[in-house]
Amino acid sequence: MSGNTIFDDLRSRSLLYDYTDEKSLKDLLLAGPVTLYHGIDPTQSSLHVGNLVGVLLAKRFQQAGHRPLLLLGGATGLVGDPSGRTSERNLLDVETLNDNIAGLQSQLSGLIDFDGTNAARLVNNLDWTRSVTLIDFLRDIGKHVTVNQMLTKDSVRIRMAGSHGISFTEFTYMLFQAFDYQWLFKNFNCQLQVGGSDQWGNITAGIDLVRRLEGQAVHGLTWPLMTRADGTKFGKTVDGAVWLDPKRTLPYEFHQYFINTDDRDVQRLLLQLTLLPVSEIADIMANHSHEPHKRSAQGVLADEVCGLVHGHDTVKSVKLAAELLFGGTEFTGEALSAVQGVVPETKISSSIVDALEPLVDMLAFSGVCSSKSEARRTIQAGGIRVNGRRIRSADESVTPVVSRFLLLQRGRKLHHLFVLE
RNA sequence: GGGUCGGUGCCCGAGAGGACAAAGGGAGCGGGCUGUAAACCCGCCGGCUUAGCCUACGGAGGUUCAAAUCCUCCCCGGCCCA
Repeated sequence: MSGNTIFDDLRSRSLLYDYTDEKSLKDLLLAGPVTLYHGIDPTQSSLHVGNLVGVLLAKRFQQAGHRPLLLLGGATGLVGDPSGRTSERNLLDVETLNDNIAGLQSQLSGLIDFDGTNAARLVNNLDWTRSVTLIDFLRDIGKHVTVNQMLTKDSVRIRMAGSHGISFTEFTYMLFQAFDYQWLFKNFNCQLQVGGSDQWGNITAGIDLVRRLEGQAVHGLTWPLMTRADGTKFGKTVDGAVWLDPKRTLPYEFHQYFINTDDRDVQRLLLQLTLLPVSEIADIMANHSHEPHKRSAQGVLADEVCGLVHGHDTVKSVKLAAELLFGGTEFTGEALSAVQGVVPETKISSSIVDALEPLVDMLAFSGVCSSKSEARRTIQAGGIRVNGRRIRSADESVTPVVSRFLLLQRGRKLHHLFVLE
């Protein structure tokens, strides 16, 4: 893929927001493999779907023949990036930070190619900032940046205007990131930094620093913030973020999150979160708009994203489970075993089942209902099904165990599987 | 520091001695319709050993047969004055 095509591909996917001079950036990408970097905030031990745009963008560049550096900001985590935030961050301790970095690292290795000719590479800015002394920093970096300039950045201005202010630590953050860029330029000839649109200020700070210190013009590119048509935050559910870690967000829930994508968002998400060619997405959308009720576009989106993250075998079992939970497939032991591992489950010995016999107990015990009172009410309202059979009375016992499985359903979307052993 | 108004369930907000687990709205949950949607309609919406009981109206005491409602002290917030 030529430099033109990657750039234009990003444009046709609405993945371009701000970028440095288009012509020279395109020329650079055409001239040969370019080393670029993308920083990821290590404030958590797992990526969430919001991080996916950036990681996939790095992958797109890699597939186009360029070399991505993924920066896990160890130093960032210790200092705190004020961008996109209205209040001061809590600082992480080193131990948490290292756990986080380890977790992120293993997830990234599943998504991006770390071998081959243009292998991606993980870097940690703690490695090169740790030994820099305050004097070094003030002389070598601070001297080249004016506070006047720093004050014009949105990330700072917004916090200056707010009631909580901004600490000197966070104020200084952009110099850290600028320093990263300069260091990566010097040591890896990194000439492009990519990030979400809230990173633009930090990116340009780095570009300026490289120009001053190295006399070289390097580049920056940002993508637009992810939004949702219904106004809620992308990647968030009422239960919190949608994580890539299957222990935090079950693959089934992950898949469902995308199945439930609003029609108004589905095309953009296909473009931005999958690696499908733009032309193919056009076909998918054409097909979708003929029969929107079948939501074929959502199906493709969910399969693709879930496949990238969890692998295609997982997608298969997740879809089997969804068929059972929504499709009215018969509740055979075989079908139920497909549900195992993709919805929340409790392993339980049959003696405990006997002890918990009344349905209300099981509902409360499993967390399907938050209290026994709520369980009773929900049963009353006809909201509970056991192995597919709607329960009308709280006194009903839960005898119909199919092979070793007992599936509780609340409403259409909440499930809990008891596995007897 | 003085004065004053206020603090009610997840949120907003009524209630001013018994009829109060506390109006109304929002959020949430369940059902119906639908596209595992939106909109709309219906029901639910503190807990439990559920025809009953327990816990709750900022906190601690008190008055009363009975207190979210009255009294005392304390804590917190708004506004006005210094």
